[in-house]
Amino acid sequence: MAASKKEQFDKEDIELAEFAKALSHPARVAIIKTLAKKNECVCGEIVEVLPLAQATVSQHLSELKKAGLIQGRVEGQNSCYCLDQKTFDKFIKAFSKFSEKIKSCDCR
Amino acid sequence: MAASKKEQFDKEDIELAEFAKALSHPARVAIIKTLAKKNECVCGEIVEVLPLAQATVSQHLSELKKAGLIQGRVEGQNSCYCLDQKTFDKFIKAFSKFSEKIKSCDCR
DNA sequence: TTAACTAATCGTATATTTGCGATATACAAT
DNA sequence: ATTGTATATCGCAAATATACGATTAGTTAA
Repeated sequence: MAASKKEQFDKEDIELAEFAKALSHPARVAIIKTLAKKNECVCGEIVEVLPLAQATVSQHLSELKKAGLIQGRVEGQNSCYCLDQKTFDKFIKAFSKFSEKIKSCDCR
Repeated sequence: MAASKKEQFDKEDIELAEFAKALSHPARVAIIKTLAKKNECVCGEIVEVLPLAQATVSQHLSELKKAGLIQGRVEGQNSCYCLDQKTFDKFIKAFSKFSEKIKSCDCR
């Protein structure tokens, strides 16, 4: 077994979980921070700052792209990445909605 | 191989990734929302609202506990869970620090 | 004490993720 | 045309996560 049951949950919960998953590896957090700092990076620059092989970084990049958090475009022989602000906004909104609920709860 | 390289990243990035990972399954998001709504739940109540077997829910609960996001105490023959506000505050702070960086970036 | 109940843990199957070398592709420079 | 460079993808191995039935341990009820 171990067939995923993820589809059986609330759409909202699935969405938040998917965003969270995109951030659930330090390499992906680091990639996003790097992009935020430089506004835009070619793949090679990202590979340089991470302790991972090129193939692995490429994989993390494509996961972030799949999640919609970054965009990539080809430029000559480079691949140029930047954040996708719009999706991030969605994520940030989803998360604050979630965290509002928590704040209003008074467990001791 | 595939030996984890997670330790080789920034402490801050690792921490945020770990929090994110705790939320990276819809069942865990749902558990937290349920606890936020009811303030406190016994395990059985949580099992009822999720489309998962008791053993699986117990596993998710222990992951959330490991991440510090919830607390559990035994009460008679029940296990009573509630959110851990303090850790959540840490998480929320870490995330807003992170998202500040993103907002200030102007990719088109 | 026995029976019923609650929840954690064990064992196991399967799925997914992580990581990398090797290769493929596409462009740039010579 | 050949060579070099950048990056994506393939194929694989190892690690981790997901899911659950069965069992265990503890608590309450009879």
